[in-house]
Amino acid sequence: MLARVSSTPTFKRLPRAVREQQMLDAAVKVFSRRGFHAASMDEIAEDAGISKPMVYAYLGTKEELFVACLHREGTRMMEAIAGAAASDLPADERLWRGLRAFFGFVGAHRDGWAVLYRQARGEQPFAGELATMRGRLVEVVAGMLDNALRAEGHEVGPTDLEVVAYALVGATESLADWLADHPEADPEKTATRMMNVAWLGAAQLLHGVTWRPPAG
Amino acid sequence: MLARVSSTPTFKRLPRAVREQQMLDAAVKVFSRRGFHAASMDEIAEDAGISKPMVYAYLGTKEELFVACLHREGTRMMEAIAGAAASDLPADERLWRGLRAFFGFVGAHRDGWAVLYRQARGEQPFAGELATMRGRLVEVVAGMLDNALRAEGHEVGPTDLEVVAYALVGATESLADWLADHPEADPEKTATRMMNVAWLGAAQLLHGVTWRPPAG
DNA sequence: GCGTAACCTTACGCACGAGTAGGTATGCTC
DNA sequence: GAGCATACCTACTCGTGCGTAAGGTTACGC
Repeated sequence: MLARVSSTPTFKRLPRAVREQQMLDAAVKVFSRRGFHAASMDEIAEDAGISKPMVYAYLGTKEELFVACLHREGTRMMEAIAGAAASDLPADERLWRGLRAFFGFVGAHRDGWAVLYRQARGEQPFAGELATMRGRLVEVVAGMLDNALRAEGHEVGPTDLEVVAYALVGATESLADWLADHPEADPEKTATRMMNVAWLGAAQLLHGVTWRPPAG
Repeated sequence: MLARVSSTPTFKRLPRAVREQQMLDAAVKVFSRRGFHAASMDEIAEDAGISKPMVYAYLGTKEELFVACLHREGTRMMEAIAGAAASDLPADERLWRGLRAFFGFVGAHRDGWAVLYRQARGEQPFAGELATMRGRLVEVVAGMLDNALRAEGHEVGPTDLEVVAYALVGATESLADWLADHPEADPEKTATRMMNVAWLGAAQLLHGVTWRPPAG
């Protein structure tokens, strides 16, 4: 009972590259909705409009598939940020543009990206993958701070620098979570709020000082 | 072939309350090491020096067991923080004491608590549980800020307040992760760094202003 | 027009681990 | 010292879902 009697087969035959993107789209969607473990390869395959063995043939095991998702989304995000924050600007300007790009990205990929990011934290195999990406971000932020500090004639130990950058990145991720959970919220406004916290600090805020985005 | 021939049984018989704590200890350890899914009930039972059905009899299913862990550890942490930050102090003093208590707690429970906290983020069933706890923290921080602001004669919308508090909590959790990953790091010093970020902000830091813990 | 390679399918094997059935020992109460 | 409740065990069932074997079908080069 193996053979089908050639009813209406004519499934669209598509080149590998196209199918792979469809699969990744489906995978991101299902992973983010269900979580890594609750997501089934069958559902991903079905959602991609393809059968399971194709997924295995093209993207490999479930773990490899997840890593592929992580890579694609991560790269997209990094490019969005890097493209926005050119390095020959003053630090506050760079930070602001980077934040705006980041929250814009998250806002545009709410269900997909943010939740997928949340997934990767807990699961042992992917924590490292994610840590690497986060590490790159931390490095960038730390470098930015270091530049600005030197320009002001100050010096800070590398660990201090790293930790501060880490905290800033953590706060930003946290607000991204918040944004993903509040569909009515505005990414731009969220970026502004983050800028207030990061750049002025609570003490400044307490004295009524408020940072505003530059016109344009 | 069901019966054992009564060789040297004499397993210590212990009251329920004691066993439950042993089981929770083991569960926290295994969950944090392996992650929720990779952890097996068999390993937890073995680590607790008991057999699996006992775990089911006392603490219920795997999910219920995990929630029980979450509750115990969460309660302990909340108590540690609440005990340290009395409410009739100036805001900066309260914040500092709270942070110190928090990082002290994380430092003392590195492998156990921090990683367990990381687990709960991703998994659908527990995200809510954790969100509630985090919500309580955010509320406290927001209330603190609000108080201080009113004292200075300023007013801020509730959403702004919530978001700032959220960012602060996120930054703190992020540094807790960092602390958990750096066994050589000092919790006290980490708390100080967090205080710098939260209270002074990057802008202040750039002008060489540094917050220091009060003597004593 | 025909082979061959890439595309795509159905239908299954199989391990792993949550949860349970059913039985044994031990201490407490009267 | 009989009865009863509680502590505790070994040894299973069984669903779930990853990953695969084996075979069908379409496009494309020559």
